[in-house]
Amino acid sequence: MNQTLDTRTRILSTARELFHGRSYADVGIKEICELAQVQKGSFYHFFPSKQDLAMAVIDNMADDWAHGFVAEAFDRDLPPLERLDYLVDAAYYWQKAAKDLEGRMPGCLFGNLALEISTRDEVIRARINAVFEKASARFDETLEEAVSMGLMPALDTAATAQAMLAYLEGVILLAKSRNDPEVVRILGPAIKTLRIELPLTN
Amino acid sequence: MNQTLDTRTRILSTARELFHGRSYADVGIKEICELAQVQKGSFYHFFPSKQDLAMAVIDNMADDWAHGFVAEAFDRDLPPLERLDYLVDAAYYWQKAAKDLEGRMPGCLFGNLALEISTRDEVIRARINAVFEKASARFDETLEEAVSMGLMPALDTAATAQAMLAYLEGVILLAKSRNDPEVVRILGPAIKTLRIELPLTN
DNA sequence: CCGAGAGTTGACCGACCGGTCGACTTGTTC
DNA sequence: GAACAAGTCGACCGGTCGGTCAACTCTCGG
Repeated sequence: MNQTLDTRTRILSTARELFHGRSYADVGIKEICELAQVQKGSFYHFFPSKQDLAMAVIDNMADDWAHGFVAEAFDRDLPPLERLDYLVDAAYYWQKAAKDLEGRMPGCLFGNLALEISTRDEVIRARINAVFEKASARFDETLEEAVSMGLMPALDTAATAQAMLAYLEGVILLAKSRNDPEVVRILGPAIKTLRIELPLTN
Repeated sequence: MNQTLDTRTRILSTARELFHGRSYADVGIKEICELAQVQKGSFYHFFPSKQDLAMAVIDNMADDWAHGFVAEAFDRDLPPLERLDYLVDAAYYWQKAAKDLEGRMPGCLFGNLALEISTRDEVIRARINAVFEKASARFDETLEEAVSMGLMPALDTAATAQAMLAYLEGVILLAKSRNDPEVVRILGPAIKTLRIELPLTN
C-alpha cells in the first residue's frame, strides 16, 4: 500500500515537474515513466489517460499552493497590502530559483496550461478556471479587508481582484518570454496601483 | 511566380490560423498542408522546418499588427490616453468575433506561443520577445506624450509601458481560461490605472 | 494454504509525427 | 526547342505518440 502511494505520487510529481518546465504536449507518457521509474502498464493502472493525469497534476499543484505560499501570503495576520507584496516576492523568488537551477523560467503552471490547452479541452480548461476563481477570491478578501480598514478608498473589489490576478499572470508571462525573473521584481509591485471603480449606483 | 507566392501565402495564413486557434504542438504539418491544399513536398520547398514556419508566422502576424490595429490604436492624432482605450476595445472585439465564430477564445498568438514554446526553443522565444519589446515601445511613446502634455503626473514610462503590456496579456489569458471575452471589456480599462514611479534620483 | 485483488511488467498496437527524396511539370531565357 | 530553375507531387522513412493487454508477483484475510 505504501508502495502504491509511492508509485502514484512519483508519477504525479514527475509529471508536474515536466509539464511545468516544458509543456503538456511536449512531454510524453514514456518520458514521465522513465523519470519516475515506473512501467507504462503501471502508469495506466493509476491514470486512465493523459488527460486524467493533467487533471490530477492541476489539483495537486493547486493543493500545494493553497497550503503553501498562498496561505502564507494571504495570512490574515499580515496587513492586507503587505500580502500583495509578499505574493509578488514569492513569485519572484520561485521563478528565480527555477531559472538559476534549470536555466529557464518555467512561469506559472496554470497560466501555461490555460493558454496551451483551453482551446482544445473544455474539461481541463474548466478545472484551471476554477483554480483562478479561487485565487481571485483570495485577492477579493484582501481588498475588502483593506477597504474596511480604510487603507484604500472604496472600489469594486471583485473586479479589481481579477485585475490583480490577471496582472500577476501577465507579468509572469512577460518575464518568461524574456527569460528573466527580474521582470517580476520590477513590474510586480505595481499590482497595488490597479483599481476598478464601483459601478455607479444611484 | 504568382502561384508560388500564393502557395507560400496559403501555407502561412493557414498555419497562422491553426496555431492561433489551437497550439503549436497540436497542429501537424500534414494538417496544415491539407487545409492549405498543398502537398508536403511543396511545404518543405518553402519552409525548411516547422520551426522556420513558426518564425515566419510570428513575423507575419507582427507585421499585420504593426500595420493594422496597433497602428490605428497608437495613432498620434488620438489623445494619448484614448489610445489605450482603443487598444483594449480592439482586443475585446477581436476576441469576441473569434469566439462568436468558432466558439472559443483564441487569445493572443504571441502570448500563447511564448508560454508554450519559450522554455524549449530559444530562437522562437527571442523572436516573440522582440515583438513584445516593440509593442512595449509603443506604450512608452504614448506615456511619454501623455506626461509631456500634462495628462499624467511624471512616472517611469518605460517600466509602466511594460506593466501595461503585461496587464493586457494577463487579461487576455484570464479571459481565455474563462472562455469569455467580456473579461477583456470589464478588466481592460483598468490598464490606465497602472503606475510605476520614477526611481528616486537625488 | 488458498484465493482474490492490488499492483507490476514489458511487449505490442495502429496512428501519426516531422522530414526526405527522386520523379515530374511548368515557366523563362537564349 | 534546348536548357535550366522553380515549383509540385506523393510515396516513403524512422521514430514516437497515447494506449492496450495478458501474464506475472505480492500481500493479506480467512
